[in-house]
This record gives sequence, C-alpha cells and structure tokens, in this order.
Amino acid sequence: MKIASWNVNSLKVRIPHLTQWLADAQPDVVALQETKLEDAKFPVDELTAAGYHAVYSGQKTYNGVAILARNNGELKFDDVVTDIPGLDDPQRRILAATVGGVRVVDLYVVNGKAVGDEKYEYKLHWLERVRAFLEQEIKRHPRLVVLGDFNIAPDSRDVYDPDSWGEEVLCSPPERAALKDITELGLNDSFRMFEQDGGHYSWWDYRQGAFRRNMGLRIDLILLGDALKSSVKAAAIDREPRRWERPSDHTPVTVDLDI
DNA sequence: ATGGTCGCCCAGCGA
Repeated sequence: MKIASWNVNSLKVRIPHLTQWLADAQPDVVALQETKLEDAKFPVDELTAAGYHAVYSGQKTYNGVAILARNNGELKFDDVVTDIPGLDDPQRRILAATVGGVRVVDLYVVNGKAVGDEKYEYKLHWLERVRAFLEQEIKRHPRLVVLGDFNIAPDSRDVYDPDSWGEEVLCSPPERAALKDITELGLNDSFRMFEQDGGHYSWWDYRQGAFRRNMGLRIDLILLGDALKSSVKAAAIDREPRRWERPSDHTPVTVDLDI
C-alpha cells in the first residue's frame, strides 16, 4: 500500500497536477490539505475519472482536508471523523478514516503566524487536543498513520538555514516539543527511518526563487504507528510536481507499506 | 535597504 500526503494549496487550481501525479505515482491512499473548497464543490467527477473516491471536510477560501483512495473495490472508508473532543473548531483541518485496514488521520496543522501571536497560542492548544485524540486512536487502531502538513520542522536538518531561521515559528522549541509529545505516542517519522541527512524539504516559499535554491523546510510528515514500522519499505519526498508550471508550494511525500 | 509570491476573489489577509 502506497500512502501519500500533499498540501495542494487550492484543489480547484491543482486538480490537473493532482490527476497527473495520481497517474504517475499510483498511490493507494492520498491525504490532501488546503483544498480551499466547500464540500459541495469537491471535484468528485474528476477524481472518479482518475480512479479514486474520496472523503472530505472543506470550507470556503481556507483550510480543507480530504482523503482519496483507489477505486479498486477494496478500499472503502469507515469511521470517518471530522471533529475531535475539546476542539470546537470551524476550521476544517482534521479528517480521520479507516481504509484498507489502516487508520488514517489527515492533519492540516495550524500555521501559527509568529511566536507569541494568538494564532501561535492556538496552534499549541490545537496540537495538545490532537495529541489527546491520537492517544485514543492508537489504542483503538494500532495500525495508525498520521500524516499531513504539520507546519513544524522536526529538527535543524529539516531547515535550509537553521541559524537564520532560529527559533521562529515552525521551528520554535514549544512547537517541536508538541510534535515530540505526538511522536512519543509511538508514531514514527517515516522519512527518518530511511534518511538521516539534512537538505530534504517538502515546502519552499513561492518568493525569492526558494525552490530553485533549495531553500525549504521539511514540514509535511507521515508518522507510522509502531505496529506498522516493520512493514515500511520506503519513504520519500517527490519533488517532481514542485517543478511543474503553477505548482503548489508543497510537494507530495510518500510511504510504501508491505501490507 | 526593502520586499520579493501565491490563492482567495478584488482587499487585504493568510501562508
């Protein structure tokens, strides 16, 4: 089973990129973030034509998450969750579903704007509520995959210039501690199971030719529950779609599981 | 030295 995560930064704009990438990469399950679409406008027909069905939790203009699964007759969605205890949140950032025997939790983590901003305080609160939810999820579903745009670079290897970035938002110690509280539930950063070096990023700012200069961050993660660790055959970042015309600022990340 | 790009839709915010 190949599982992917991609922040598409508007599914309406990126549907050609998504359908091309689905054809190229042939993933079984794909978590999307920043769809920026109301559910009534979700591109069901285009995705059906591409061979995928979907669950989605969207809103106008901002946020929005979706999970796609290949239409091969086996990958049905069960136990869909869009809201968690302790977060009465109109922002559509969380979507959980069971598919193919795997529990998938798609997250579009709050960006936080700047350390100390009220959005930053909300980010830390949001992450704590998500941690509590995941603690319950992994008990019920040991075969747990938590993936998405975490808006946190786990350590300095995940930042193009850690000295200049310092302890700003996406890299601040409290954010990294909140992520550690999640990974310590027994959720493993799949990319780091295969690659220890820095310089591998999943997001590059649209400005300053950041992609061309590889000035990026690795903030899109696929965390695998301990029960899935022995099944992982590969984890990768696919930079190709970031090279295409009118790209998302994020590129897809993937894992291959032998299940 | 300052501001630099997208996407939402047309003003300015969020990332």
